[in-house]
Amino acid sequence: MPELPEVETVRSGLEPLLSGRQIRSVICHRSSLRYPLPDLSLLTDLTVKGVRRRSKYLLFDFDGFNSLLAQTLVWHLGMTGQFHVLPQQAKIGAHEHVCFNLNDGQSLRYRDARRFGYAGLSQTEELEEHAWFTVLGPEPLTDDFNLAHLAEACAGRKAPIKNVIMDASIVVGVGNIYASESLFRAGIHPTRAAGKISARRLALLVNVIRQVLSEAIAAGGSTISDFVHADGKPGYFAHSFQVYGRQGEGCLHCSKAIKRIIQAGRSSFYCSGCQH
DNA sequence: CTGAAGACCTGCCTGC
DNA sequence: TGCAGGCAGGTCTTCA
Repeated sequence: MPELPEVETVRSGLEPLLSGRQIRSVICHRSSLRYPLPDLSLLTDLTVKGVRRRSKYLLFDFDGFNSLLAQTLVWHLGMTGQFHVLPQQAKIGAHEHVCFNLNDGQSLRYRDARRFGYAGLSQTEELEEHAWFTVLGPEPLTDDFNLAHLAEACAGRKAPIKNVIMDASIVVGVGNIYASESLFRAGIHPTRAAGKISARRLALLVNVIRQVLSEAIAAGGSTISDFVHADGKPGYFAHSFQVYGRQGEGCLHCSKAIKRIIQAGRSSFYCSGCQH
């Protein structure tokens, strides 16, 4: 499900429902997702301070308690992970693996059919040194992601540009959909060797990645309420993609048929008329 | 070192 | 209707 805009949408939807709430109990219906879950019972009696995001990770910050230092629960949604806030008496749904009971009668539920999601617990002040974070590149919507950075990452590389912009050590948050959409807007063919793209075109790529992700966040932001409601029907799928999933249909600019190829095991979509 | 391919899981859609 | 096959928004490990 989630690329950066979707995770950001989840974050902004959860924050007001969780901030200031206390965890009364945690029920795990499964001890392991992609990796073994941490001991979530450590969060009992702690109060949620806020919900942040880094890359595609959700960060739930908790106040310390007694001798316990401030803790941060780190959660990656994988492909199909979803959080919902439901009344505690709501019955357990299919693939619902973890339930956090809150002091306001609600519960935070984690559901994940494919179980590619994973979680970890860290002291808040040591979060930056966590192995999951030390390997990450800059956030695409900050100034740290710029032409100089991307040009250095691409220099001399023969790997296709699509693989490079999806590499989280270069820039985080660009998943399979937004990689295709960004390359279309930049007019760059997804198989082009990263090291053979001019600085002018890389500068354009930096800008369109920002633009595409920002627009998607704005679109997702309007459907937060859908997300937290019981049926969990995600409304933010309704983005209008220009190439993703449109193979065989006409390009919106030049009318040539959109093509689909496989790169690194993932589908890529592009227009052979507009992208070189 | 780089880049490609396989692995992890389940559900859903398509076509025979 | 039933079933095989392909596909899915992520990331880590293994192999050439």
